[in-house]
Formats: sequence, structure tokens, C-alpha cells
Amino acid sequence: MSYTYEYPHPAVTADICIFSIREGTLKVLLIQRLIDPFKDSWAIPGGFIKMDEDLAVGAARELEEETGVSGVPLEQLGAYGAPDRDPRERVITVAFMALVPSDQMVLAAATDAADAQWFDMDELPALAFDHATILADARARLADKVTNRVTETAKSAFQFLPQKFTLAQAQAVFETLKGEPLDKRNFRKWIAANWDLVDLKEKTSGGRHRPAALYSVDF
Amino acid sequence: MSYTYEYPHPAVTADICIFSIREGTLKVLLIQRLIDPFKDSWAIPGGFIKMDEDLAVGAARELEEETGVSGVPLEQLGAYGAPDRDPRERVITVAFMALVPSDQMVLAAATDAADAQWFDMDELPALAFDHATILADARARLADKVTNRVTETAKSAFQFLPQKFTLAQAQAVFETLKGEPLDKRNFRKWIAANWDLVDLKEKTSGGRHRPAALYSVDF
DNA sequence: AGATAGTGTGTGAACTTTACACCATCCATT
DNA sequence: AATGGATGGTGTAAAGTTCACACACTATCT
Repeated sequence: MSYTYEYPHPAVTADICIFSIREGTLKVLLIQRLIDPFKDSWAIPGGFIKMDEDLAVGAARELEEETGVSGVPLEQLGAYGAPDRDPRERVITVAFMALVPSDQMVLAAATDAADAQWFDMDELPALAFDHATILADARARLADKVTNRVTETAKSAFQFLPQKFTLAQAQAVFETLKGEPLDKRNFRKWIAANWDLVDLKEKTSGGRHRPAALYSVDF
Repeated sequence: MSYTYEYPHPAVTADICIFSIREGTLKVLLIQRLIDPFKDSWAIPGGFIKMDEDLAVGAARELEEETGVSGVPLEQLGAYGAPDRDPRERVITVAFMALVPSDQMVLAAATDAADAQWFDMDELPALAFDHATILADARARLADKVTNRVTETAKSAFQFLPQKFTLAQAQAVFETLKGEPLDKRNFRKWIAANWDLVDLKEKTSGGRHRPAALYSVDF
């Protein structure tokens, strides 16, 4: 089967930057390419948009196919279309990003991805195509989003916390996402002012230190 | 001549929202389509990206071909790709926006555009495709950009002013771009704090009122 | 001389952001 | 029982930003 057009058409892909936190550090989900170009190098997951699906839908599908990650709200980052960004043919990609809780994710390798793995954002491998650029843009956007307005992206930060969490745990999560340390007192004021925290009247125990109050959050 | 691919490819276009100020109101540059679909309706200028050109370059080219407008820095808004946004075939568009001084622009009609005209943003005709959505997004972005940070977009606001301008003239321009009235004293504080105004030690004359001081701006 | 019409100017209140230090409590050790 | 270690928990002041607001000035026209 082949498809013929009167004029040349580029291929269009969606690429998705999936951020998460594991072991207290910011991670990004990469796949190892099984096929050329950039065979064996790492890349952000993505693939070709189908003719009858919306961009965000296609991005979600590719993400699930390649990594097993599903059900996350994707935010569009923009289109990347340098003529030589793909050596095969002209490929324009629409980049998306999301923040997910990695421990609920079952990573699965699929069709054109050998392996999906979390990488520390500070220790990235060489990336295929212009994915380093896309990822850098996504990282900047993430830091912006998380502590500014109360958006979906900011909400998803709480997914890294257990149902019952301490404020110190919450602070650690937001610091990781923002990429810089936050002041403890100011953070507590901020989180109390911007989110609906429920004081569970419970305390942690077992630590070799003063117990911490537990909270949950209502959206 | 035809082009054949193993998998279906969408067409990719660039569409450009060009804003300007004429007669004190915010205008947008639209073209009347000569061909189906949406023959005779108005649309934001744009067209197919060539295989060897960058997205922004293609956008600039289409803009010039269809309207005669050139040499403006385009800012990417994002990709729009609902599967049915074009009835012919799958077309994904990458939207751009810019702010230009309309009086320097010579409008020219070309290949697939009958006519390029400035429309008042408050009196838009029915638009082809999903251009109403794109334009609304662009309008919101414009208002954001202009008075927040000192960006290229904000700089270009000064193009609507003569070399020597009064602060009242400047205020009118920024009010038009932002879409809401600004406080006179606060505006003067803002412009003095954020831009390098040169007091020309000249005054307007001829008005039936107190003369105004003239300024120019250095970037 | 007086009316007209746009020009030009400062202050205070409310709010947001940032910086900063000390005591409290549990556990483990001695 | 006392001590030290480790983390939890709390308030205030200064600086900066945003916003609202009112009245006198002056060239021109009549």
C-alpha cells in the first residue's frame, strides 16, 4: 500500500517529554531506538500521527505504545520543524509534555522502541534528532508551570506524594520540579494559600526526630 | 509530478496572524480565499510549508506571497491539528503571530489569495477552517506579551509611533494592543521604568491645548 | 479675558515576595 | 536520666509591585 500526493508532504510526528520523580530526582522517560536513524541512541518517545487522530490523541497513543504510560494530560509545547532534523525525510514534530507518577507506570517496550527507561535529567545520554533542544524547552516550561499558577501540571505534582504526606515531603517534590531549593516557611505559606490541605491530625512516627503532621490535599 | 509515500502523510501549513494598528484600532490581516475549500471566505494568511524550509521561514514566505508583508519576526503560537479542520485532506498547521506597522506595508494579492485586507478585530468576518480559534489564541497572547516583559513583540509596539512621539500617543498604542484602558500616571511610570526614553526637549504645537513633550525611544 | 481641551504630576493602600532564626519533639546513645 | 542528633514547626519585617486616584498647567480659539 502506498499513498500518493500531488505535492510533497512532510511526515508529522508527536514527541512527548515525560517527567517524573524517582528517588528524589527529576527523571525523564527515554526510549532506545531499535531502528535507524539513530539506531540504539536514546530519544524521547513519539511517533507518527495517524491521519484521523488529533495531535494530542496521537501523542498519547504513541506514548502508550512505546512506554506503557497512559492516561496523562499532555500539554503542547510547540512544533519543531528544522528541515534536516530527521535524515530520512522531512519530519515535523509536535512536542508535548507531561508529569507523571513513575511508580504507577509499567514500562513496556514496543514496536520501534527497544527499551523505555527513566534517566536522571542531570545525566542525559546523547539524544537522537533535536530531542536535546525539545527536552531543554520542556524542562524550562515545567519549572515555570509548577509553582506559578494552579494548573493541571501543578496538580500532578501531588501524585508524587502518598495520600498522606508531610509538608517536608511536599517541599522536596516541588524543589525537585522547580530545580532549586525553596524556603521552608515561605513554601508552607504558599502551599497553604494555594491548595486545599487537610490536616489529618495524625503524625508520622518512627523517625529519630520530632514527628511530622500528615496532610492530604483536596482539589 | 507526484509524491508517493509508504504511509499517509498530512499536509503541513503555516498560518500567520498579523496584527497592526490602523486608525487607532487593532487590526488583523486577512485574505480572501480564491479557491475551495472556503472559497470566498476570509482566512488568516498561510500556506504549505516547502520540504526544505524551516517552519518560520515558510511562514514568512507565505506571508509575503499572500500579502506582501515581509521582514517581520514571527513568533510561534503552536500547532493545530484537529483531523477534520480541513475538508480536503489532513492538514496540520503551525500558527505564528507578529505585530507590524501597517502603513509601511504594501498589500498584494497573489496566487491563492484574492485580496488581503485589514479587519478590525472587533468586526471579524466568518473565518475559514479553525482560524477563529487560532486568532483568538493569538489575540490573547498579544495582550499578554505587550505589557509584561520587554520582548520583541513589545518592542514592535513602538513601530506604531512616529520617531518623535508624545506619551499620550504611546499610551494609546499600548491600550489598543492590550485591549483595555490604562491609567495615565501608571502608564507613564511604567514606560519610563521599562524603556529608554529620550526627552527631546521639544514640544508639539498647533493643538488647542497645552503642548506635549516629545520623546524618542532607544532600545 | 475666558473657555476649551489635552498635558503633566505624586502619594498612599493593598498585596506579593523575599529573607531570616529559633525552639520543639522524638529517638538513640551513654 | 541526661545528652545529642535530626527533622518538624512557626512569625515578622523589609522591599518591591500593583493599583487607585484628583487637580493644576498651558497653548489656542473665540
